[in-house]
Amino acid sequence: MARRNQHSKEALRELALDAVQRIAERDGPHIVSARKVAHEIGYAPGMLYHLFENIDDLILQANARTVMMLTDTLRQAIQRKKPINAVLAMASQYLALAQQNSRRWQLLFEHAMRNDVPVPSWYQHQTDTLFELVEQQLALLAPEKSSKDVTLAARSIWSAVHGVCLLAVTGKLDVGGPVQAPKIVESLVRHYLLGWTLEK
Amino acid sequence: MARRNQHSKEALRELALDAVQRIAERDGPHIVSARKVAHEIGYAPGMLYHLFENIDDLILQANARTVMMLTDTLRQAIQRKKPINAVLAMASQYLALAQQNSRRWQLLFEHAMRNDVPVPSWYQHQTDTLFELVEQQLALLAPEKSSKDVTLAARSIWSAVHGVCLLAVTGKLDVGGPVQAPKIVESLVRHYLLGWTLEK
DNA sequence: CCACCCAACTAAACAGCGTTCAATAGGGTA
DNA sequence: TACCCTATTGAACGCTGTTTAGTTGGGTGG
Repeated sequence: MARRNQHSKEALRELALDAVQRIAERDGPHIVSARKVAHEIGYAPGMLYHLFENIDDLILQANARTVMMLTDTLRQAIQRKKPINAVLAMASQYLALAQQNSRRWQLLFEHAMRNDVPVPSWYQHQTDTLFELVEQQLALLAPEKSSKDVTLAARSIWSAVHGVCLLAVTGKLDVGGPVQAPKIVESLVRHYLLGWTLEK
Repeated sequence: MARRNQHSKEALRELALDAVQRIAERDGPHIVSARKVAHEIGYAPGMLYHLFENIDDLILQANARTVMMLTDTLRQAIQRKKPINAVLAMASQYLALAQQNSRRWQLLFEHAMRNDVPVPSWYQHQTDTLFELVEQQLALLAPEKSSKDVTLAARSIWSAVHGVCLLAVTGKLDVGGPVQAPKIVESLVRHYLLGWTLEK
């Protein structure tokens, strides 16, 4: 068989990205493979290589969707809140999303580049947006701080929250039960910001 | 060939674990495979399955060594310091080690269980020790806090520092150059502890 | 000293992986 | 109707983890 042309190139791409996320959620993130994805959408594995550079590219683009979903959610979490509460809401939303779709997040967190080329810039760019959302709130919270300080603080908070989400999603935080992850996030953000605003 | 008996079972195990770390450092963590490890020590791949349950077990035991090295280093970092400085020293030592042996740390951070059985308890136990080291210092720092509060704070700090190390080692923090990772760690610990000790 | 035994180890096989590419099939056009 | 051109396939290559039957050779009993 050839030239079915049932789907446009773009529709096919969407189909494949849907399949990646569906397989990850259904069978676990480490089950995702070019062959499984192709089978899931009823094509031969080779076809995928006309749509994506390689398996890293495929998974990365699927992960980009997850990041976009996160960005959208965080934007909504901010709405009309005071800076401290906005940052708290963003952090706890990050954790909530990661816990709700944990396998999708595992795909995001645990995917290590096989073709050891560095993370592409368009992806980096997308994650930078997340930093910026935090920076905006911090700038509102402490207008007297330099933009350098704000950048550093945003990166600190973000890395920290990311660390909690990672450990939570991969089950490495469950010593007192999985319930306390939200408490850790809140403790982290609240105390850091308290210390940060009181400084000097 | 069979029954060379050049090495005892225990010596062979050490040989294999050495090989894992050597290959990871030399060729990159994603190069490590049962076949490569076996070849590195001059045996057939099947032999490894008399020493280890599977490839996860092998890599996990190699990673356990990395964690032990970390634990030892952190213990030394504490010596005769005041609590705040002890925690700061531990955190920056964590980052320093991770950056120095980045590939070995990538093996630790990025290894996702293929046989999706949960992380074994002996491993969990070993990482718990790290939490305890932080808890001890926090208890000294704020004797009035409940042990519940101390546990929560230790977990917060540890997850946060872990998050920074992870992003630093995997190159996802390099927007203003890799130099600023230590600054982020210090900012994190210092401001969190300031906020935490001032609370209530 | 020899023969036997059993454990240590290997070689080969299986299934699955990412990736490439010659071959093909079938819709669109002349 | 016939041709073309491209979307798609199927098979191949070399890699992976893992299992297993089979072989080898050191240690021990006779």
